[in-house]
Amino acid sequence: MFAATQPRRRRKEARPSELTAAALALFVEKGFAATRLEEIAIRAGVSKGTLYLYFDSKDALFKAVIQEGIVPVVAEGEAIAARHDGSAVELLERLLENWWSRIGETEYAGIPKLMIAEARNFPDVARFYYENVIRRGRALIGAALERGMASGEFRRLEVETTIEVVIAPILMLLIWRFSMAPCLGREIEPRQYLAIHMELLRQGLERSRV
Amino acid sequence: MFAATQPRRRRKEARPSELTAAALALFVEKGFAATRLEEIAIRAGVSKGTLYLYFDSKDALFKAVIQEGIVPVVAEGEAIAARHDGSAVELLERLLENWWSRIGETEYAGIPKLMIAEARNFPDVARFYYENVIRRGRALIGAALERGMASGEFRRLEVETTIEVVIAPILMLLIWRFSMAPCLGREIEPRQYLAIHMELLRQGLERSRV
DNA sequence: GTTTTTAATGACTTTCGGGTCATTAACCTA
DNA sequence: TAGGTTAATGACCCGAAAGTCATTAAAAAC
Repeated sequence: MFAATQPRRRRKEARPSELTAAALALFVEKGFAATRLEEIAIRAGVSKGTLYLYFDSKDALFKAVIQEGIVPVVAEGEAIAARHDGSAVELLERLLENWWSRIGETEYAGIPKLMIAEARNFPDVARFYYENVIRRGRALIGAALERGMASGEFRRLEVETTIEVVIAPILMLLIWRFSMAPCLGREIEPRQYLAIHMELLRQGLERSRV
Repeated sequence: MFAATQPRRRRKEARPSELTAAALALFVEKGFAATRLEEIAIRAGVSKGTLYLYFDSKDALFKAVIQEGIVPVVAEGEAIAARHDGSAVELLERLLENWWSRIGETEYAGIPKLMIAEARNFPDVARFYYENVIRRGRALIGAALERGMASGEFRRLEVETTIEVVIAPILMLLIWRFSMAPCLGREIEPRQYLAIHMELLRQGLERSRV
């Protein structure tokens, strides 16, 4: 049996995103340094040479992966917050729901783990990601918290640090899924996890009834 | 000026732990694949050849780093839980305090980030770490939660998932410190972070006053 | 002080993978 | 359908880093 080599296809438009998608999957799984460019190329259905047609270097490919991963989901969250008129806890719920359906359930879900693992090898990319995603995401949560505190719905806590505590379980869910879970067969059930997180927050943030 | 080359020292006993300490620091900073063995050797004050006197391969060194990082801190937590006779929330506080002073403030603090980044390249080490640290840590938190629910101090929630939600911010604190923080100069203040986490938990877990 | 043992060294070998480029062939246009 | 353009290929180059080992010298033994 001879593996019939596929005829070449010229698909200039489709290649870059196919390559970054393949790269994202492999970087998340094995880490940047341990991923070979040829693996990425094969996964994207091209040769190594083709990869260099679209990206100058392995580093450039990494940067492209992160930049492409910055979908307008943050802007979407900002729009949700702007037109929201219910309670603060409802706003937090909506932001969480939106985040999950637009990030958690998509191919972008691996980016947080990748960014965390490689931040110190790509400090400029880390800063870019921080400025364009984390900072704006934090601001969204911060505004919701402050709204709740101002209206008397939430008790008063130091906001900046509370933001971190609120976001942490959301990130850990994705990190776990792309790191330990595949080694253990112990998936976390996301909907239940997020529901309990939200439930603890709802009551934990509530202004004490004295 | 000639750099006076230090005279050799024969220190058979001290070398292995000095080498694993150097390796841990560099693995956490740069990742396993991107760390050169010679860097580790230099940091430990020896030559590359000496490293191979004590470890068979780079992989073996990684395994040793993780295994050495499993200090008896879990057992300590188990002892604290066994002799605790106060409220469940006090138990959670004590466990958190012990964890922070015995892990969070020591050189071992980098291990969670390292393990998360490399789990899928070392699935057997990941399982070992899970069995010996994570599983026992989860069991500790789970027992505290169940004690609180049984006594009526906490409301009833699905325990297994609640454990994950409770642990997540504690892990994210360390992960952040060893990944994004060094790139941004945005350290999280640990004591305040842990205090707010505990405060949200205290009220979030409380049985509702109907 | 001399000999023996073995911890330590660093130059060397080898393998691996990032990056290059001359060649090939798919698609377009006239 | 012939000719031109350029997307795609994969053999090749080369530097870097894992791993080896003959040699050196620190400490121990006598």
